[in-house]
Amino acid sequence: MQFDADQFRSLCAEHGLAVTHQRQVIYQALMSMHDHPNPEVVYEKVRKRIPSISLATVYKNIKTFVDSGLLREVSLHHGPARLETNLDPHHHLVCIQCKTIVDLDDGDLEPVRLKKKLPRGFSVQRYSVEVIGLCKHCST
Amino acid sequence: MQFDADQFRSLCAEHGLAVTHQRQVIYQALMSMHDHPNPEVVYEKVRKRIPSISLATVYKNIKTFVDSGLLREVSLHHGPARLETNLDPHHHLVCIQCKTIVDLDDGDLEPVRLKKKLPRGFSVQRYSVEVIGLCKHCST
DNA sequence: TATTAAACGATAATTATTATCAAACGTCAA
DNA sequence: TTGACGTTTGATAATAATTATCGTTTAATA
Repeated sequence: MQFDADQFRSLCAEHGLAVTHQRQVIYQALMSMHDHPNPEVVYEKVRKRIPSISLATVYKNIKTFVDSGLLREVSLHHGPARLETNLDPHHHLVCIQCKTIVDLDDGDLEPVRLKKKLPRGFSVQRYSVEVIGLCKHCST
Repeated sequence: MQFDADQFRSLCAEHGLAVTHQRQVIYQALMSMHDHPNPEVVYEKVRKRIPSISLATVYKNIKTFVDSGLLREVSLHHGPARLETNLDPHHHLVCIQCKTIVDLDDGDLEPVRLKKKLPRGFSVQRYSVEVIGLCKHCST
């Protein structure tokens, strides 16, 4: 407890963030959840320890943590749906900045190969590879 | 023109969809856009040919096309953000049904290897592989 | 401990999407 | 062709997810 609090204190110091009770409880909630929660679920969990916390505070701190690199969003594609008519197996090149998506032919990369067994009972439908980076336009 | 209309007619017949002017214009707009548009952008494009079309019609037809397999959403992760605290390079196992995400260690799969050069000026930051399928729970 | 900037809580606003429902349209059999 | 019936459309309300606003409270630090 004391130890974790101190750890969090120095994490915040490193990133120039004020140490608040809400912030610490949100961070600890996130660290304890290994199932990639959405903000609403984090809110519900945090509310058990701080019933009066505001949903906006949870959103704001998540944003702060992501901006500071303490936390990541699983995908660049949350938000509005993105559509495609290319039904052949293929992959994507994605720009972190402008979110532009460019197709990459399936044949343009070596097939994905697993070294380990997947969890029991999971039936694979397809693999999707994203090459993530900055496009020409955004890197200048 | 006549040819495309006939093609669309049989596509609809195959999938049990009524052939409407709106539906055809939306489909042709989508087929002509190779930049993975969102529904709003499709709406703007379609409005040039049918200024009176409703945004809801665009959404409904996109849904219909996706359900019929004529169209795909680029990612399973549109909608609410999903968060993770695992900052080490890793990949994901994703269930198409319940959207559960499970981490896959970077070492659990062979490194992604490109056979072809990427478009000029794109600087790769990382690769993200998604193993997409049905989890144990959802496949029963 | 006083000052100042950062964060909080309440809530309004915005964005993305789905639901509702009456009117118009497409399908198909007579 | 026409008429009955189910589907689709358009207008708009409702919902979900997120961000903005702003007055109050709290943390940092001098």
